[in-house]
Amino acid sequence: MTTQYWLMKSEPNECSIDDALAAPKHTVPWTGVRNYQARNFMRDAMQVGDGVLFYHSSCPEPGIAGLAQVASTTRPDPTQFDPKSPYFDPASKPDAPRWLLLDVKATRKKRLIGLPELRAIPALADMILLKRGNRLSITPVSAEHWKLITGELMSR
DNA sequence: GCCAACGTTGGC
DNA sequence: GCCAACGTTGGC
Repeated sequence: MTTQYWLMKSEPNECSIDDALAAPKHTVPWTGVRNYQARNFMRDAMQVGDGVLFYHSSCPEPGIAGLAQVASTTRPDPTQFDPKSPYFDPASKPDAPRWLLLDVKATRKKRLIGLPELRAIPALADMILLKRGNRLSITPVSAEHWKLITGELMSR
């Protein structure tokens, strides 16, 4: 399969692009996905080497903060079994893990492309991120959108 | 802190 | 299988 592209949301007070770049091998386990659609993207579609737009959410300046790559296939997310974790899921059993994660390798921090800026670009109007009511933490990004964002927009 | 939008749960 | 109630997300 050819390279695909994704947008992954992270709360910067939990893991910002700087945090990811400071991690060993610039790589972090993407814990805390608790949505079946997002899980299924990781499990069924995402492949090592796929491009990732690293998005900061739930923060003063939400927007695309940098670039990353999918760096592993999926494995069970250990936080689902940890009663002390905010991501604990008492309904998930170790012999049938419900939630998965994969590794994400940060490659570059970029100037922040904020939500208002993204919304102002007509060619991006059909990005899933920008659709009304969207809450998905992992969304596919078309090759056209990837090219526009990582090329022209990021070099502005 | 508010609240719109959406996903999940559980009674029936 | 329906759907009301509830919980969560995430921008503002």
